[in-house]
Amino acid sequence: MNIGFASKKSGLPSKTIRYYEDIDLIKPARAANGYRNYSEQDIHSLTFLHRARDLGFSVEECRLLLSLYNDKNRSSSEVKSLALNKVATIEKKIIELTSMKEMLTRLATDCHGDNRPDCPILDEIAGEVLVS
Amino acid sequence: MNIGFASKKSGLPSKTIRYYEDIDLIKPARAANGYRNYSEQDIHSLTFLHRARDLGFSVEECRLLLSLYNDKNRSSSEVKSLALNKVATIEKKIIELTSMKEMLTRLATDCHGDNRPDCPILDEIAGEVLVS
DNA sequence: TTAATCCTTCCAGTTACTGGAAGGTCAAGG
DNA sequence: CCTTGACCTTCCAGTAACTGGAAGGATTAA
Repeated sequence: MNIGFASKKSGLPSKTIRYYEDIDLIKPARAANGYRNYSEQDIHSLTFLHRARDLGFSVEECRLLLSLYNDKNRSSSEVKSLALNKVATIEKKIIELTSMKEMLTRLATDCHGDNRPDCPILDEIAGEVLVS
Repeated sequence: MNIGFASKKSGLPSKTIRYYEDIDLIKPARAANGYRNYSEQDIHSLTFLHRARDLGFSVEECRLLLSLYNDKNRSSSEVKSLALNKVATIEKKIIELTSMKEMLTRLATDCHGDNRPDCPILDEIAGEVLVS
C-alpha cells in the first residue's frame, strides 16, 4: 500500500513516515513507478513507532525499542530499564513544570490586571524577590 | 563590564548572551578593543531574561515582557494574561506527562525485567491493547 | 616572552519534524 | 484523447534556543 494509506493506518503524517525512512527507521519496498509500497509488517512498525513516541520515547529510543522488539534474544530487563528511566525523566520534568506553574499562579494572583502599568509580575521578575 | 562578568552576574552562559544579542534582545556597548561592554542596566535586562525563561516563557514572550517592562504606558492586564496563558499551557503539558508516566509505570510494573525475552512493554506498544 | 585566559566572529549541529517548490503518476469524467 | 485533481516523488529550508568548535586577536601575569 502507498504512503497515504500507510499514514491513515499508522496515524503518522506522510511527512513523518518519509522522515523515518530518511533516518533509517523503516525502509519500505518500492513499486515500479517509484512509489513507496508498505507491507503489513511495515505498518506494524510504523504503528509501534507512533505509540512509542506518544509514550515519550525519543526517536533514538524508539529505534532501540524497535530493534529489541525484533530481537528474539533480547532481555526484558533492558526494555524495563528504558521504561523506568523514561519515567524518572518525566517525573523530573513534571516537578519542574509544577514549580513554574505555582510561581506564575502566585504572580498572576498578585497582579490586579487592569489598564494601570504597575505590575507585581514584572516587578518580581525584575527584582530579587523571586521565591519558589 | 565584559561578557564573562555579565555571565556571572546574570547567570546566563556567555554563548547565550551573544545569542540574545544576535536576535536583538540586548545590544551592549563596545569597548575600544571590540569587547562587549555591559552596563548595569544591561545586566538587569539579562537577569530579567534569565528569570523569565526559567518561568517557562519563550524567547519571543521574553522579548514582549522586556518591552512591557520598559513601557511606562503598559497595562498590567497584558502581563497578567501572558502569565495566565502560560499557566494554562504548562497545565496541559503536566497532564500529558502525567498520563505518559502512568502508562509507562504500569507497563514497567507488568514486566518482570529479567534475561528472558518476553516483555509486556513491547507487547503492548506493538499490540492494540494500550489503554490510557 | 610566553603561556593562560580572555575575547571576537562565523559555521555547523542539535530534535523531530513541517512547509513548500517543482515535477512525475494515476484514475475518472467529458 | 485530454484534462483535472489528487496522489506521489525529491530536495531545500525553516523551526526553538541554544551549544560546540575552529581560527584568530587581546590582556594579564610570571
